[in-house]
Amino acid sequence: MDTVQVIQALGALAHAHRLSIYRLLVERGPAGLSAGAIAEGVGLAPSSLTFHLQNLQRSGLLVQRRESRSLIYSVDFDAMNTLVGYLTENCCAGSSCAIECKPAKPARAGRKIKAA
Amino acid sequence: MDTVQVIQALGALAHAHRLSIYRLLVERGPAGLSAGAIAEGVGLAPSSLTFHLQNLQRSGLLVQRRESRSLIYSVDFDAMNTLVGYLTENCCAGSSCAIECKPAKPARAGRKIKAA
DNA sequence: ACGATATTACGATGATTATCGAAACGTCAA
DNA sequence: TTGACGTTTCGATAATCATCGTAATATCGT
Repeated sequence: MDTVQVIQALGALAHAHRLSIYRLLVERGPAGLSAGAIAEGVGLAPSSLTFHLQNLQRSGLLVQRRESRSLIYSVDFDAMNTLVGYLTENCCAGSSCAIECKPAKPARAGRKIKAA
Repeated sequence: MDTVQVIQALGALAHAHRLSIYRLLVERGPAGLSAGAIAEGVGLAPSSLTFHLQNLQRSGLLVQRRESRSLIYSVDFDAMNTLVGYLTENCCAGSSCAIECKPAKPARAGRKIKAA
């Protein structure tokens, strides 16, 4: 997972509507939910919902399939696992998450940056 | 950690400059880095950097302290752990992360939402 | 107290995002 | 093949974000 995708996924979840859409779909599991049902669940106009679903889909967090007239959205759990993996590997270093993460590089002294 | 804070933290990291600022500081650990050093590291105008540092700080991911003339920024590892915790608890449900997460509620049938 | 250094606050500007209604597009049932 | 349903595309609009130059603030050494 490259940085661009990480940023896109983080950005997708960093919005109240999209986060609740995502959590709604997590609850539902692989079965997913139709666009209409999601719209009802979060109270958004259809076209606004599409906007957010596309964002989530572009980021790789959601997957779409057609089922007759409805388009069913469901979460791609691998994507979330990858995202969490990225965070624990690259953005944690100390305290409690250290068990699962390799410790951060110990900040080499010979760096062009001086502390003050 | 309430939803608002989660969204703020996710949004803070969902930007190329801020993510690299954060990762730079993770490397440095609790010692942190002065604003000037960060600016040099990521190649931003001072005032632009302040903008991003404030965003990261507001979100709780960063902590600021003064050291003589310099302001030193360092990551708050607890905040990241909390964030990762939220994601694993609320946004994972299937596959590999299931070990640490309680499995998702099995999508009760008696819901006002119909699948299609 | 003064000048130099480190950083932030302010104001302006362009870019991107979120929202929605209306129209278009697939899919199905009869 | 027409009509209804579910969803997306298209425009328009308001709001927020990112960037930077310049001015203000804080700290230090002398």
